[in-house]
Amino acid sequence: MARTVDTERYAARRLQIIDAGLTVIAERGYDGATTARICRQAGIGSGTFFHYFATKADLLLAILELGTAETREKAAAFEGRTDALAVLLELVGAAADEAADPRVPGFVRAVAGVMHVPAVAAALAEDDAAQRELLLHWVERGRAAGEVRTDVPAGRLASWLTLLMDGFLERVAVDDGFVAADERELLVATVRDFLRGVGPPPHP
Amino acid sequence: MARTVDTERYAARRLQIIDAGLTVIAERGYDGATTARICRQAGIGSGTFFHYFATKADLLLAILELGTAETREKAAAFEGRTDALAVLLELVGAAADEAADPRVPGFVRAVAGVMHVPAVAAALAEDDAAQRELLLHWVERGRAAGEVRTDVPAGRLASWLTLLMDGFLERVAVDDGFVAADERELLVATVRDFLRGVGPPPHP
DNA sequence: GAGTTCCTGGATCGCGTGCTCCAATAATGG
DNA sequence: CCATTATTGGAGCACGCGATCCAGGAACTC
Repeated sequence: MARTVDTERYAARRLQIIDAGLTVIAERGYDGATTARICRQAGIGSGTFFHYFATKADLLLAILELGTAETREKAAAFEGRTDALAVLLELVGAAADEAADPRVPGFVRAVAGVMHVPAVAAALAEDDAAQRELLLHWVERGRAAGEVRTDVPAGRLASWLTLLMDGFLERVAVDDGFVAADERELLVATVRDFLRGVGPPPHP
Repeated sequence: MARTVDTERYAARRLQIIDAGLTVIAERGYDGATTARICRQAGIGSGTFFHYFATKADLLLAILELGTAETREKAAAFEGRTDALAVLLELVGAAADEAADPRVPGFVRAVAGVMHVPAVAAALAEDDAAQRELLLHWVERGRAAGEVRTDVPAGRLASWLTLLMDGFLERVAVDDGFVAADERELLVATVRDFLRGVGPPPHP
């Protein structure tokens, strides 16, 4: 026999390439991110790249799956909480914090540009589903506790929360005057008002 | 002398290609929209295409400029109105109606994917500026009339309106359960509440 | 240290793309 | 009806890309 597979080294290399891919894709777009550039960013040769990912598209999918996994972890971390509205506001706040990383908005729009590729659309749908499940869970609990409006179905409220978070991300990416850290508070306040509903003031 | 340039025919042909480009780009993304496919969609040969647009990128820019021009027309149509809040809500409602055209959200995300190309970024910035100017104008008038909250600067309110409209567009594109026509009313109501501000109810 | 397998980089290939070129055609003026 | 020029289609070109291939080195077992 001879050397065994060093899974730790392997995983580290893989993450290194993923990180390089995220960086380059975020700043050049998916098609602008040539494998050559990703390799240069990662400090590797193209042979190495295709040893870890059969295809450039596979790298993108790996990045997306990583994101989905993080969402699932986040969901697990909130298990056992009972203050639904507070949880929802923390989730929204966390999204605002993520938007502060300059790579995130760039990557998101890059991915949007290749949505028509079926595999990417599927991965993104899974990501969306994970996030949606998380939001929906707490929206429903919030409704049960009387903290969240009931004039709009829970599913639609979850969609609207995503709308606000995605819109926030987009604004950060495009609008120079729109700084994530400065707008975070207004986002949380707006979401709170939206979830409470406004017609009649909730707690007079 | 011989035949003169038929500007009408020329403009029509040009619009035909623009329309084909919009369709194909919306459904395939920018890089997925090969010039060959655009030509097939328009029913022309590649020679004709490059007779009207020196470059594939030029077609994209022409589409974007058309959009900017439409925004300017819309702005002109509202001249003379005095009910600022109503104007703003009409603008938001119009954005929701546009989102119902299935090509619009697809095209928007396709463009997002090529934002890193300087010329595209510039054209999009101009588009953004036109929309922003329009919103800002009426936000300021609304504030002066006491219809719009004053605890947040007008510029930031304009950014937030864009956030809501863009987020809406994105949701329509991604979320199958999110139908533009069904959500329109909630969008308008949410924007109204957002513009009024909520802390203390405005008109008890 | 020998043997074996895994890992790595870079030269190289084939393909699809945006774009050019030119001959044929349509449209106009005299 | 002829001359002239705008307009058109499509064959073909050059290039850049993703992906392949392979030879040398590294890592590990015995």
